[in-house]
Amino acid sequence: MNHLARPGAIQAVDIIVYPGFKALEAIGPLKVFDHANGHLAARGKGHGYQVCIASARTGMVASDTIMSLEAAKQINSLVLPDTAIVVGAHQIEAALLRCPEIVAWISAVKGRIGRLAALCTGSFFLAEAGALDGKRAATHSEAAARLRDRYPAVTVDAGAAFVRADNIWTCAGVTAGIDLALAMVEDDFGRGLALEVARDLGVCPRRPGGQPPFSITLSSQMSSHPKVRDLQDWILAHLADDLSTPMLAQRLAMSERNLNRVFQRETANTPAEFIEKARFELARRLLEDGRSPFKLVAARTGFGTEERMRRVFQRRLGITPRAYCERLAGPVPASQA
DNA sequence: AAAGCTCCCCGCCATA
DNA sequence: CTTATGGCGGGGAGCT
Repeated sequence: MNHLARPGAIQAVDIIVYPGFKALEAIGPLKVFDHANGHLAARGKGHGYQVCIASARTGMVASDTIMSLEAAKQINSLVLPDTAIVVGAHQIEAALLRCPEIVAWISAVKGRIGRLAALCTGSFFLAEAGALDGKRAATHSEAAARLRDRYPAVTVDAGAAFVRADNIWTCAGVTAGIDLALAMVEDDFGRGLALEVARDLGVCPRRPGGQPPFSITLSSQMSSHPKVRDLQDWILAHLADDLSTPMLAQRLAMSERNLNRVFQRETANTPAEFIEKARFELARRLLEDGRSPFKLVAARTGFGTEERMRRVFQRRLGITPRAYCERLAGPVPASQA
């Protein structure tokens, strides 16, 4: 799910533009990464993101308003960034025709790139390149129907603010694009940094109601369906408890079979996936914030044992909890060694 | 370390 | 007819 292999390392991010791109969309994520770099520098950790404006050709690229951006980099399937973000445009179908190089590039790199994201109608580029086949995706609400009609293999979620499907991220609009970038920062450098950046920019990531502020990614996966939403809230408030599917089904007074179906339709997660993500995010946060012993973190998150927690970190991040702490917050105290 | 076990999930079909 | 739900059995991942 998370692509992340090297937390704390430099992340190369290419923001891909083309004539007529939406300036406002491009700038939001760009500033998110800027601010993240600022905070990291202040912490003495150097720059975290190396952001490039990229296009089919280098040089000035006109946006949808009076400003232009200079593409310093030409897209190139040999030198890949860790993350590529394709910006949207108003006349997206026309843009597709005008920029076959971008489609070809996505097509060539979609399986090899760490994170591939599209803002708003930028999702048409991903879809055209086949990167969204069989996957869920979000796009601008006015364009959702067109995306669905044009690419039947894509599961278009018209209600979602942003969607993560494996290494492919898509989002609905400008603010969702900022949330998407914040979620990337959260993945790479932790929730604390993401929230600092959100505060800088004066944006407030959506949160599950009533709960302490939770992961930005998780917030994007809250359903609007009342029963499912209640269940999600309840799960988040009871992570440390035993959360078996039969019990959850009983809470909603429906069969286990139906819970699976409804939950997935509403959240694009199986119940167990959602629970694991929630536990994982909470564990990350506890590990980042305090100096709780791993054993306590394992208990409070509901993983139960350090061993189980370790395996989840291994699977989702490719590193152990200890390595995660070390890379984010410096050495772990000897008491946990 | 390996084998068995448990739990989650899903395809398929029945039912309302 | 379509749509929502439930039951059954199997496959597979992860746990002990």
